[in-house]
Amino acid sequence: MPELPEVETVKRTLENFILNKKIKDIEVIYPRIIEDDVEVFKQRVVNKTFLKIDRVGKYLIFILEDIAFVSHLRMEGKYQICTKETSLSKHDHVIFYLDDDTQLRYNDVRKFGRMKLVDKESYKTLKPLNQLGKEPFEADVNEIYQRLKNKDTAIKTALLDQTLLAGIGNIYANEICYAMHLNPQTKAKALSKKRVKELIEVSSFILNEAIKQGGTTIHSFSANGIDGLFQVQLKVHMQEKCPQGHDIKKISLNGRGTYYCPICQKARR
DNA sequence: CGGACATCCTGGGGGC
DNA sequence: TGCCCCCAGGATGTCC
Repeated sequence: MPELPEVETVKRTLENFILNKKIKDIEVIYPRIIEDDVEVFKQRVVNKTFLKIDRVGKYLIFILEDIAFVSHLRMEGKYQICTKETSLSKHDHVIFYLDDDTQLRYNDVRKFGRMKLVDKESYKTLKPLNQLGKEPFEADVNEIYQRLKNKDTAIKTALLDQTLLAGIGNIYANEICYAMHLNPQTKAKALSKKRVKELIEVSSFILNEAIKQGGTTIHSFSANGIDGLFQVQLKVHMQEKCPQGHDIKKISLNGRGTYYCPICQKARR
């Protein structure tokens, strides 16, 4: 599942391939990917040039001359640069035909990803981006502490709440808890301000390290699309043993697979 | 308002 | 070996 580091990697990779190219046409094979009326989306986007790509949390924002659209990859969304010779995948859902005869294809096995037109000037202050909390790099300790101290949920569940902190998904939530020696089931409100400060620092560090390594990919690698470059060394997520050699335990928290080491991650707070 | 849970989808894994 | 069933999972909507 692409999280902040993977989406950042996709952004940086796509910049090399699509900036300053004009969209000659769009083919929408699976319309539900587009949240707008498909004809309106096409009309606003065709004959426009990709000027810039932005990223907020796990969202990509493609900025054109007088419009922009946000794209969320959800579970398995990928972008791929193709030529007309590249055979169509059964999971290619949207094709942007560019003016240098390359194609930008959106591929998504689960069909969960979405695209939506947004205002080019004010997208950060409109839905859905205005719902997001700050990314860990910019998060304010006092603000996060104030929000967590009222939360009765598990800290790992709170880390997945994009309105609290933007960009963390299930993989990094598990890894962050491990790095904190924190049991993921610990109540969010049990964390001291000192631990919240540490939580933000650890989150920033882990996300930054993953960006440096090109993002993590669980399912498929870059051969199948731009979705991260290398496998980051995960310490608990989908692992059997922690780095100390202890057995990893898998539980479900709020319906999400949660991996932790019961020995290394006591309910310390 | 916060929290729990269903929904969307498909491939893959488990069970037989 | 093969088929059927079930289920994970990010964001959103609904319900209480």
